[in-house]
Amino acid sequence: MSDHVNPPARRRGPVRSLDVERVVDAALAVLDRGGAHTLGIRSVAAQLGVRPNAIYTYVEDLAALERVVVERVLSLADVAVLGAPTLGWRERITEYAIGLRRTLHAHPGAASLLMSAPMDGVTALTVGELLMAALEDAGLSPEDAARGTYLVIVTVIGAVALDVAEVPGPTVPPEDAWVAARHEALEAVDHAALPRTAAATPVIAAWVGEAQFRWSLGAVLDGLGGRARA
Amino acid sequence: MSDHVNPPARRRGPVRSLDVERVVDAALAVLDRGGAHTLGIRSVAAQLGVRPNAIYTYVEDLAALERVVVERVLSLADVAVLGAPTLGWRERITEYAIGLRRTLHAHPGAASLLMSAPMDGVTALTVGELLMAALEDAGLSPEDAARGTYLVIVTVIGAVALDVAEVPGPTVPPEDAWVAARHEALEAVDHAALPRTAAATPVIAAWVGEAQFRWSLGAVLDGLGGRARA
DNA sequence: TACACGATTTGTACGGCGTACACTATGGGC
DNA sequence: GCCCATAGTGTACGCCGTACAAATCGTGTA
Repeated sequence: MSDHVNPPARRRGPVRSLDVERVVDAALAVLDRGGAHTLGIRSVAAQLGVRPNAIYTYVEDLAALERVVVERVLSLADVAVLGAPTLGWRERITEYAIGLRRTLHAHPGAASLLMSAPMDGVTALTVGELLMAALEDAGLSPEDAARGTYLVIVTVIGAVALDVAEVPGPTVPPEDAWVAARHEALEAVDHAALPRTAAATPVIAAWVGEAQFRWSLGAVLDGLGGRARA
Repeated sequence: MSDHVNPPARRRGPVRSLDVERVVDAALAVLDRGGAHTLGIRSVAAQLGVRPNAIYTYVEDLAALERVVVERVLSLADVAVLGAPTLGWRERITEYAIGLRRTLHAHPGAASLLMSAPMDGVTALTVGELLMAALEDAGLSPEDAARGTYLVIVTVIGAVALDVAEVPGPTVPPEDAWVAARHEALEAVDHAALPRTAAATPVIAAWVGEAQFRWSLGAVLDGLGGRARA
């Protein structure tokens, strides 16, 4: 464990002009402005008005910076609702999942980073624990609750992955405009070869919408609820 | 449309020493040997024994190369089972999904490319059409079949995304070794703060296994089957 | 049959990247 | 009041994608 975790009181030498949090802030700003492929040591340094090498005081290398950014963006979603005692298990899971989806859609650059870094941070562990508790409340055995937890995470991450993969710029467009653009693009498909795709064009265009996500998650939770014992 | 699609008969000038397929082969070889971050114009040129600039004859730029690689790897899975008339809808979907998962696990570098490129190729469209047909066979309305198609894709892509994100090297380790390594890493969690996680360690370690994937897909298909009418 | 011209590959070069290394300046511990 | 660990900079190296001009090849046309 080096200094990258917690500055233990006061050190020797000059005072630090930054800290890890400000570096992560700058990285998120870069990501939100330019997209995933614009994040770099040099761009973050420029954002902070500092020479590139200064970044290495706070972060091991670029890969470590990406991991910290992923952890940060995961922590932006409201984890508390997952443990809210007044809500039923379905509401807790649904509200958290929707919130996480919105958070990741708000930072698509950081979201695509998420697909290339393992989710082993403290936030991910906490979320897993709370998801398991919710699914045990649903009546699942501990084993099935653990399996179901994975499935819920898969559903959120998979949906976000498909969504952000086709976002052209650094930000997600408004939902209606996005769906309209997809609708237009889908009108080019071969109606003879892909009749069902052609017929379902409005539904497929709306795959990236929140309603589709709610529908998907609802089907998943139905499938999981059917595994409840007693 | 430029020459990048199909060499129309014979052209002027020297004979081409390569074609797009060989470039994609080389790219896949690079990916399988070194992982996603080693794919580049220069690395595939070296793989082919050619100067980097020659690649640009067959591919617009690096991003285009990545798209073609993604399309190739998607086409490696057996799409035919999805339309097999002798199988029920559940078997068709399950067999295809398992096959696609295996294909992507066999090429984790290409799989992580998949997470950053839109799935709008002909293979993806065909798979969507066949998935919709299968779900209509299950008794879903066309609208629900379209929505369910998205969910099935989400399930496969999400599971693969979580899996390959934590693969350290360029290849996926054997499943039992992988699960064992995860089991060992999970023993470091705080049993007091994360009691359910600690108790379910064997199940969580096996999240990356094919059995967990079958279980997840089963729950999803149950949830979808519950939406059948009549 | 000879030549012109388009297609292909190469040589070279530019700007940008991550980051290693030597250096300067800062300020707490003895 | 000095020592020295530390923060930040200057500089440089080896990569990267790729633009551009030159060389080579071979078909279509004169």
